[in-house]
Amino acid sequence: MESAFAIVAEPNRRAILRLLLSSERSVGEIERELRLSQPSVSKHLKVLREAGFVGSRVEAQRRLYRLRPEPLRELDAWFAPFRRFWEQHVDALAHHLDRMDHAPSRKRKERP
Amino acid sequence: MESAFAIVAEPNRRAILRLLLSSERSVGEIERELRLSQPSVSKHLKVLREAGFVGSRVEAQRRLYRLRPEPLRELDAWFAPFRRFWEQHVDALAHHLDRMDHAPSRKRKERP
DNA sequence: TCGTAATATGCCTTGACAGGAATATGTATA
DNA sequence: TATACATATTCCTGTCAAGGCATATTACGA
Repeated sequence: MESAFAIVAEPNRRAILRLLLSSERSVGEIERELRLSQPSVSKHLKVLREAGFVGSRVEAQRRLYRLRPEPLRELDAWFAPFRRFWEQHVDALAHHLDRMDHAPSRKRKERP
Repeated sequence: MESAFAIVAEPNRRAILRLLLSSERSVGEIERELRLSQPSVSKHLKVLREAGFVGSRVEAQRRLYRLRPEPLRELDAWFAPFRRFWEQHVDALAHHLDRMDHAPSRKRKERP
């Protein structure tokens, strides 16, 4: 499982990440909330852990998993150039619609 | 190949998308710039096309492929909540470093 | 119309990975 | 220590997708 992209390509792993967004959880909690088998959850967590997406701490017999930001940031960084690309497209679309309305645009881009 | 995530999980497809970011290209151009076999390029383009990542137009015997914004936007939207998450973490890190800066400390590792 | 360039498709093999069941490891409580 | 709970790991199997090679399709030029 080389790339971070391959890791978030798996739907159940994405679901786990979304869960952990709100708060840390134990394996059993993830298992119940996502209705997955326990081995499946453990395996996905292993993949996520080894790729740095999650970290864990031990509390009694449980292991509490929490989100870690770095790999997701890396993924997001890949999107940055594309974001610029489609923002142009949004602008072009907005202009087009404006012209079809032949009304002056009210909504303008914010200027910092 | 259901999800948009699975589609960008493939390295060569990501390379193709990056290429198309600068300008539209023919299959042959992609083939040469990425040093892929022609069937491989055609197959990847088919996947990308069917998922809406690229569009094509015909020019003489060539097909020029160009980027389409929608699916990438959708992917990016998935990241939005996580972006908020790690932005908090960046802030926390910044604060932490600030405090280390202002606190009297004898030995300190150099910090970029 | 024939030949040629550009691209698409089909078939096959191979490898990777997710899921299930059973089991192992580890940890707390009686 | 024995037992029950929580999590991890192993083995097996089915599926699916990528790549190579050959071939089909399409469009152009002479």
